Amino acid sequence: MISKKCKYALKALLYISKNSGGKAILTSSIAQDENIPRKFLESILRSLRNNQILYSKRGKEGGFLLLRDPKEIYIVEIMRIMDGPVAMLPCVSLNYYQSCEECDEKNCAIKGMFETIRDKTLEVLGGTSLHDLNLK
Amino acid sequence: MISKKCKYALKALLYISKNSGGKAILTSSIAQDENIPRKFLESILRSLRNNQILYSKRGKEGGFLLLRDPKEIYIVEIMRIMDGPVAMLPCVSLNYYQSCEECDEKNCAIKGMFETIRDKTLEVLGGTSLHDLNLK
DNA sequence: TTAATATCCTACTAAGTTAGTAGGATTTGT
DNA sequence: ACAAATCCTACTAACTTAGTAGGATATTAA
Repeated sequence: MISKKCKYALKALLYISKNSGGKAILTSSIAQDENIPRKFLESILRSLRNNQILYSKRGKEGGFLLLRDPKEIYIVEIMRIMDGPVAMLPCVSLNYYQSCEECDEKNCAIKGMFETIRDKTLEVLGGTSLHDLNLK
Repeated sequence: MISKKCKYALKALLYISKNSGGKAILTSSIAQDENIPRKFLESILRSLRNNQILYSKRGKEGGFLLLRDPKEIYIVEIMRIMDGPVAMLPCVSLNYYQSCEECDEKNCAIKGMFETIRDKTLEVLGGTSLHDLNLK
């Protein structure tokens, strides 16, 4: 399961991508239209800005803008920022690898299966951009 | 990420499948050989018994046995028992469906992608049995 | 220059989940 | 009767999730 935070992040980015057209988008518009608690959304957008997904402008006429073309923002990147690893086992994660202390990784019976799942999942998440999802 | 409980369950079942040969397997043997806390493992095995994966025998000469042929115990079943849904969104789960109150499911931009991931994941988890994993 | 409007930042919290532990009750074979 | 095993209930510490509260700071327009 992905967290609500992650789901909100995806919805917010899709909203910005769809409604921006060069203009900065307000947290409050997203919160209202997408049914996301405003203060919670604020911290999510700030975190996306800290991770070079969004640009933000303070004060009147402020708001948020995508830093890149929606065709070049892939879902996997957002999910890693919000929720961390995509893999189902720490020892199989590409970006958040951690060893399994209690087992012998060389002879692990389940590792291969979870690598397969990781790869298939990454194919989808890494092959889908904000632009792709907004076409639907 | 799957829980440690789930990982322990898989390791324990593979152990039983590999070492049983008709004999009941002790919790303490599994705990020792697979490096799993014994009391924790106890509750895991009991839960697998409650879900018709294992048969248990109490008292001296007791232990645990698989209720079915390892070729017919698929990983997905174990994962659902231990961790619940396989899907990454509640509204996309086949066995643990829950609606997303805050969004309009008919026009959800992200749902399709997560259905695709669910299907690819289920192909692997539903197509791999204990027997398959013990061959590796 | 001031008022309005946004984001930014820190701290806090309630509820739920995870990963166990503790202590004994019950059953079974010898 | 005794030893050895599972069974059962209750508890706990630490962590994560999903927020809320309250104000500081920056920007723009009048």
